[in-house]
Parts: sequence; structure tokens; C-alpha cells
Amino acid sequence: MGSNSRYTVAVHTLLLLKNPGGEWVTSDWIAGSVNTKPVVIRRILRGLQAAGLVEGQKGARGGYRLRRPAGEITMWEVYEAMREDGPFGLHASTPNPRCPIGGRIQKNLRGIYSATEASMQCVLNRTTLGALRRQVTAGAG
Amino acid sequence: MGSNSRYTVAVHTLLLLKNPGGEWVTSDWIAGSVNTKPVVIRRILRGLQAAGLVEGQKGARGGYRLRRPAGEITMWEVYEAMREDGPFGLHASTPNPRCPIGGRIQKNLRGIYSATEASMQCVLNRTTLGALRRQVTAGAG
DNA sequence: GCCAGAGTACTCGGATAATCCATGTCCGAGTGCGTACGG
DNA sequence: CCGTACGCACTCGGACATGGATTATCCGAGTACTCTGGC
Repeated sequence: MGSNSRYTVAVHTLLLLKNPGGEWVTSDWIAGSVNTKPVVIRRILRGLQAAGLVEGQKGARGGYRLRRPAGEITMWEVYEAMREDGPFGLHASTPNPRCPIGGRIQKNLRGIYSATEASMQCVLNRTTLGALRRQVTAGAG
Repeated sequence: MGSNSRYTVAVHTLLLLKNPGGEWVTSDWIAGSVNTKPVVIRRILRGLQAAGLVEGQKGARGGYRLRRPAGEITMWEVYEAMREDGPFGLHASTPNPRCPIGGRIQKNLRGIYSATEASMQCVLNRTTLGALRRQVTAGAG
């Protein structure tokens, strides 16, 4: 599966969930819409649960639902909940410090990366799940 | 290794290469600075070569060098050369079209993703490899 | 008819097996330099 | 002494193992509905 479709699946999943106090939606049903296995959905939902975006209910008639209204959850929050290292990961093994580039590059790259992510944050914060759901259900592009 | 350190390694590699007409730098030497195996560097350099950013020379005294001056290559170009699906990948398997969400979500997500990437592009286009190299070699943050 | 209790169906959650991708290793293809030989 | 031809050393490029991570399958834990029996 694509390495970074987690975010797309997470957004898709969240759009299917009901607001706080609403009905519980099962991972099986979500998997049917996303066209994947329920375990994939549950894995993602556990991440969203750890971030406080959703809550799960075990047992019969159980499932998941949002912990906050869809209109208050931004796409950036979802992104933050799903990301592990962000779009940019620094070196896995530390570069050779004896090299003039390797010794200092990380510090400079960190600055560029954080500026880029701040820009992404600005854009993604402009759209909430509620707004996106309205767009999708209205059929607007 | 981190899933997305490819970009960092690519930038590090490009900073070590010489401008067009300059000396050839070998993947072994780059690997010594990045602290990884030469094959990893070669794999990344092949991607950069496909994007037209570098050129390779086989045989003795061979190696790689930039195809355009470092001052004309922006961080965004490197990012585009390295990305496979971008930071956001759409569904691997097409969502169930019979679901009101699944049938339309991709179109809307594409819009959000492209807007986000445009923002990243704006930021990353502001820095060229040459400028970054000056920052790094000067020790400035 | 009403209430209580056990049973059952359904769902999440974690543990374990299988598959896929990325990394690492090896060998062949290609190039330039160095050397040796002949003129 | 000079030119040419051969050999060698070095580098990229692709093909084949290996390791880790992601994915898929299975089973246990927990909850609510339901059915049955008694009052």
C-alpha cells in the first residue's frame, strides 16, 4: 500500500464518524467505504484515539465517534496525529561530523523544515473536517 | 531507516557535488560524509539524474556533478525529484464509490493537497542549494 | 404480564504469521590512466 | 625519444540476498440485546 495514504484514510474515516454523543460507527463499516481491511482502520483509529480526536466503545453496538465536533477539528490536527516523523526526516544515522557539510547541515535543514511545516500548518488549519464534509456531500470541488 | 530521510540525504549529497564542469565526486566519498553505504547514495543520485539535476560519469575518475549551478537549483526542485507520491498519498485502493463519502472524497482531498503543496513550494523555492551551502559553510543557523 | 438471569451476538484490542519494501551485498559494464613495447 | 597498444585500477549500474516494517489473520476481553424461566 502507498507509504503515506494513512493520512487520506484517516480523513476519510473521520468524515464517516458522528459527532460527540452520536451513534457509534464500526470499523467494519468504515472499511467497507474505504475498501480495505477493518484492522487497518482500527490501527489508524487507535492513533486518532491517542491524539484525543475519537473515542472507542467496545462490545455490541460499539464502534467509534468523534470526541469533538467536526467543525472544530482541523486538517492540521489530523495531520499531526498521523505523522510519525513529518514529511521530512533528518538523517537516520548521524552524518560524519568531520565533514564540513555533515557537521552543520542538520541545524540548517531543521530551520527550513520547520518553516515549511509552519506553512503547511497555516493551510491545513483553514479547513475543518466539518467544512470538508460539507464540500464532499455537496459534491463541490 | 527513517521512512523519509531520502530528501535530507539528497540535499546533503547535492551540497557535496561541484557545479557543471567541475570535478566528479564519487558516491563512495559522499557516503563517507553522510555515513551510509554508497549504494544508497547511488540510488538517490539516480533519481536526481532522472530529474536532470545531476549527471554521472562511469569509469575511472568518474562520479557525479551538478548539471546546473547550485545557485539555480531550489529546494523545491529537489523535493519534487525525490517525492514519489508527495507527503500525501491518496487511497491505495479506490474507495467504495457507492459510499457518499468515498465517491467524492478524492476530488476534494486533491484540492487541499495541491494547495498545501503550493504553500510548501513557495517556501522551498526561496532557498537554493547555493544559498544553503553558504549558510552551512558559514556556520550560520 | 412483568422482572431477573443467563446466553448469545457483535465489537474492540492485542498477539502472532505472512507479505512487501527498503537496505545491503555482489558482480558485470564502461572509462581513463599507466606502462611496456616497438619503431 | 615518441607513439601506440595492452593491461589495470576505479567507478557506475543492475541483479540477487537479507532485515525490518507494514499488513493480514486469529483469538481473547468486554458490552448490550434477547430469550427463557419464574413470580
